[in-house]
Amino acid sequence: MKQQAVFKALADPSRRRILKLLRGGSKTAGELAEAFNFSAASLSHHFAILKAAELVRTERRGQFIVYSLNTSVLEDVSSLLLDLFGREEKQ
Amino acid sequence: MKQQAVFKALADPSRRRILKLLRGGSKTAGELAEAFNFSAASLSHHFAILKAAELVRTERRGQFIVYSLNTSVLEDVSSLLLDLFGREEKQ
DNA sequence: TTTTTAATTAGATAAATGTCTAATTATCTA
DNA sequence: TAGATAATTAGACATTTATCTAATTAAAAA
Repeated sequence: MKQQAVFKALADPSRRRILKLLRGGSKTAGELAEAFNFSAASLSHHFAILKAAELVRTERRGQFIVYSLNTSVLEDVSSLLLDLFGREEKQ
Repeated sequence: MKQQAVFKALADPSRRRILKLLRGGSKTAGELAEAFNFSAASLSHHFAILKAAELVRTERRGQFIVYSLNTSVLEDVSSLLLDLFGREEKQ
């Protein structure tokens, strides 16, 4: 996991909102776009950042691209946080 | 807790490094500065951001200002993450 | 095959961020 | 009180980031 990519990705409120929207289940780029006033291009930009951080997975379904949460990263991020705040015993 | 402030604060690698340095115990601004090549002013800037996010506490001890980890935020951040990645049942 | 729809990529630009030096504030010491 | 040390704040500047429009890619439909 790319630590910096993950933290950068989470730093933007729009991207966190995208993640929240995906909690309810997979959604196409267009469905996600409905929740925002941005252009599709701007949303794509955010998608790319979330994907680079491996926070979301994508799957093409015909003309649609379906986004879904990569929940396995939750564990990774959790240990990142423990690494930041935990006692120093490890490392 | 200010969610945006916390995520912004964690987005910078230098600030994460500061947090890591503080795991070993409280340190003065000067002691922390030794670990970086930045000017004291730049470090102060980072300290201010970490403080605004309540990730660190400060205490003046004479001419020194001592920084320490505010570990209670770990719990807050954890629930933020659950909020982002968890199932939608809550809210 | 041509046209339409979904989405991304490219390129430009304004706003935010990280760094610097200089000036200021706060405390200690002689 | 005056000078020295620790740290922060102010202001400037370069880099990064988020947004936009326009162009491109990919698949579906006519």
